[in-house]
Amino acid sequence: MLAIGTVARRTGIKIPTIRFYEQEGLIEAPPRTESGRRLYSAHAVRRLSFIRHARDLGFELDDVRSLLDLSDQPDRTCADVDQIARLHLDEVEARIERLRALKRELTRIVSSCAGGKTAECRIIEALADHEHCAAPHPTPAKAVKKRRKSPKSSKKHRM
Amino acid sequence: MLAIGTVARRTGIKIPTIRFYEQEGLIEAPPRTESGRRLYSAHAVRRLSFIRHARDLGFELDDVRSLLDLSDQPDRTCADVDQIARLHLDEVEARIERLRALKRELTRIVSSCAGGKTAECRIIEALADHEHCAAPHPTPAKAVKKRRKSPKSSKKHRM
DNA sequence: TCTACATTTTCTAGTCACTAGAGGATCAAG
DNA sequence: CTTGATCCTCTAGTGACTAGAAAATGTAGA
Repeated sequence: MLAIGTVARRTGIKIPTIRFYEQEGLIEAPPRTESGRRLYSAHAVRRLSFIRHARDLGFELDDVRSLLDLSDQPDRTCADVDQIARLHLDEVEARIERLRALKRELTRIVSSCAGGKTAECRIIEALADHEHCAAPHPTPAKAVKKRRKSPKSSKKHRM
Repeated sequence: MLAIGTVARRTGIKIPTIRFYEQEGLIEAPPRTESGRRLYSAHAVRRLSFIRHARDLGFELDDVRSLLDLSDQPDRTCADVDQIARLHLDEVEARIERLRALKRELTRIVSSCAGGKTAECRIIEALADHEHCAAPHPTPAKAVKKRRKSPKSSKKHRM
């Protein structure tokens, strides 16, 4: 049985996040020592790794929940799992496509900079004027996802 | 001078979001009618369109703020603007790359399903075991960004 | 054994960029 | 004059964490 810090190191999930997952019911509340510290079994660690991996792959917590439920009932057909993954794959493909359109426009914008003053800066013009877009990029709802920013230090982002 | 609803329709930014931008200092507080309703000038509408477009392109509000500051001081060199856009382009390219790795792995996972029971489901196995990854996909910090979910109806997502 | 430091506990509140809803005032059209 | 659209302010909620406080506990070295 491992302490939470060890589990965190082993799974790459931060300590508060592990507690958060417990609170959200993604993992069971683990047994405790006499003094109240959490103790994790190898099984719990595997479950956490599963969650981590699924999250890395872009599954939302709700998706992860479904996946975990499915794997808890080993007589369900694999088709459900497959469907979740497949849906997700479609989303990923769509996202790649949108990002590529975005990249095209950004490239166009960046390369239009001639090193002058902002008064005649093409980037600002291009941003001010949606009409000039080469590619019809994402409509309101499907615009570019923003990253999370750490308060100090550098940005990290998941995509 | 236009009412907020008209501006919303014209820029594609929702009314509460316009007010939010005002509160965040991205746009000046507009003049009001006697009864307190906001009235926007053509200039304000252009500024909002600028914000909208930059947001669509994935710039964070802080980036947008810098861009706006820059465009407000027309004697600054264009280089600052270019740098922001260029940095952003780098991020977009990195994101595309990560998404492609992700797609490879998802494809592998999906295609491994043979229609059996979850007990022998490869998807779950694949998710449980990070080691089996074909491509070394994103490390903790740069995992896949999750989408925003509308409360009812379907997921929308910006990326 | 003492001390120092690391680790853990619970709790609350903050992040980003909005979005939703309540409850009320004001406006334009019929 | 009434109806319904639009607007106002305010608070609270979203997802998936992350940060910090204050206190208890564990462990390693002197």
